[in-house]
Formats: sequence, structure tokens, C-alpha cells
Amino acid sequence: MSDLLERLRERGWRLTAQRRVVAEVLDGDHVHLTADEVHARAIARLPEISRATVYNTLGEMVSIGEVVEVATDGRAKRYDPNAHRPHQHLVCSGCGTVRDVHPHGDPLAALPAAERFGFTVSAAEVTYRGLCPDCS
Amino acid sequence: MSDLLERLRERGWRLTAQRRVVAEVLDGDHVHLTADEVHARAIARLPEISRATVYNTLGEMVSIGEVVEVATDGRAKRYDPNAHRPHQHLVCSGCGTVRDVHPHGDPLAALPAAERFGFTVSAAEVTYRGLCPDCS
DNA sequence: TTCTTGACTTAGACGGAGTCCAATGTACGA
DNA sequence: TCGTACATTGGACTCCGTCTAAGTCAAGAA
Ligand SMILES: [Mn+2]
Ligand SMILES: [Mn+2]
Ligand SMILES: [Zn+2]
Ligand SMILES: [Zn+2]
Repeated sequence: MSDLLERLRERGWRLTAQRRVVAEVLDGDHVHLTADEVHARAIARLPEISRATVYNTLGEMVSIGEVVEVATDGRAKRYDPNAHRPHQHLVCSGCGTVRDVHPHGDPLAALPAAERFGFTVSAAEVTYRGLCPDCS
Repeated sequence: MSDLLERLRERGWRLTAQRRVVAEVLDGDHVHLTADEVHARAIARLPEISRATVYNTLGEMVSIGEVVEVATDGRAKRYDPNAHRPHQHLVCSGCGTVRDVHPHGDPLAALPAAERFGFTVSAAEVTYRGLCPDCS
């Protein structure tokens, strides 16, 4: 994750304790935390960090493409540090767990030109739903 | 849409002016209105209808499978009367317009067993993103 | 037709998620 | 070390949605 901090610095961004902590908290595989979960974990390391700063920092990381926003339910958005390898999500309808998955083929290829209504289609997001081993 | 009202009655539900108006407002193709948009249009026909009733009625229609909820952005959910024919959505990143699309093949088929992590996968939702003719 | 009653509707309070702001603090180049 | 532009803070605010208590009414019974 210090890659990320280095990239932030290269963009002229100040390295603050808050940004460092948000980057640390978001490290790992299959990590899909809400902003408030990030805040709670950040507070454990830096008690005075504010909710607004967590939102700001997450927003910055999203805008430079280091983190992706994932909306799997009608609830809070989730933040995903796995931004370098394109992937889709498998969500448990029971407990809400989210796993990264890599379907084969390009999902865009399944949409014929006749079904594009003149749009310039640039991306496809797929959410697979089902029950995880614990919930089934 | 009186099909829908008939089905509601068969389930023992009272036919009220409010439910009738919500069903009427939601009729058509490529209709993906937010609850507040439904409310605004319903008010034009029945000025005293409340927001709570619109939410209640939409929720009932969703629970009997006559309407589907669609979350295309991080904003308000949209309500889609096209519940009988399975389909996916194409969303304009500029203006937010939503079109129904029918990709070929089963989107579930693209997810190999090795990528299912022991889940019982039952559905896949695909959101295609791009720019509509007006926005590009 | 009128009556009765439980289901429906209503307004407004409430809650979660996210944004915005003015005041305060601080990273870092000079 | 200093100055200052940028970052952080807490709290107010907005948007979307849910809940509740009180009033209303659809529809079966008589
Ligand atoms: Mn992911
Ligand atoms: Mn649709
Ligand atoms: Zn589960
Ligand atoms: Zn558009």
C-alpha cells in the first residue's frame, strides 16, 4: 500500500497521518468496506480522524483510480482497493459477503450492436448473487 | 396494467384509488422511475396521495414480482414494470437514461466453478455503461 | 342498502448515508 | 524556521427511505 502513498505524493498530495491510515486500513484481498467501516478501523489507529476526512480521502483515491466504488445493495457504497485487475463481484444474499471474481470473456461482447440503441458502450459491471457456504 | 390490479385483487388486496394510480403511472416500456418521480406523476392524477403510500405500493408490487427494483447509481432506486421478461440495463453516464437490453447467452455461464468459492450462485445482474446518442 | 371492521392512507418524525462549510491545523517549499 | 496553501474537523444539512399513530374507507355481511 505504500505504492499508493507514493503515487499520491507524485500527484502533489500531502502525506498526512489521516491519508496514511486510510490507505493502511484498506489494504488486503477481497476488501470491500463501507466508508463508516473504514472510519471505525481508522479510529483504532488515529482516534481523532473525522468522518469527513475518510470520505474525502476515499473520494480522492477513487478519482485517481486506486480504489473502486462498489454498490452491491441499496445500502452504503463499498470501497475496493483491488483497482488494478478488472473483476466482478459475487455477493451473498444472506450475509452480504463480497468476493472478487473473474468471469471469462468480455462481458461487453454479449451485448449485440442492435441492443445498443446508438450508445457508445464502454463498460459492464456484473453482480453475481447467491448464498455463501455458511449461509446455505 | 389492469392485469396487475387483477393480480393484486386475487391476492386479497384492496383496490384503492392510490394503488390504481401507481400502477397506471408505472406503465410503459423502458420505464425506470424513482419513487419520487412516481409520486410526482401520481399527484398529477390524485393530488392527495402520500409519499408513504407510493413507497408502500411499490414495495408490494416488488414483493409479488410485478415490478423490479433497479439500482443504477448511488442515488435513489428505480422501479421497473418490465418484470416478466428478464433483461439487463444500459445506463448513460451523461444523463442517467436507462434502457432495457437483452444480451445473448446466460451471464451466469461466464463464471467458472473455480470462481464460485462454494457459493450457490443464482443470478447475475449486468449494468452496461456508456454515452447515449444525445450525450456523446 | 347500510353497517362494521380490519386493511389502507396520511403527515410528519425519524434514521442512515453522504455532502458542505467555516474555523482551525499542518506539511512542506523557501 | 516560517508562511501559506492545502488538509482536517465537527456539525449542520440534504436526500432517500422507513416508521408510527391517527384517521379513512373497501368490501363482505346482513
Ligand atoms: Mn472487488
Ligand atoms: Mn428495465
Ligand atoms: Zn453468506
Ligand atoms: Zn445521455
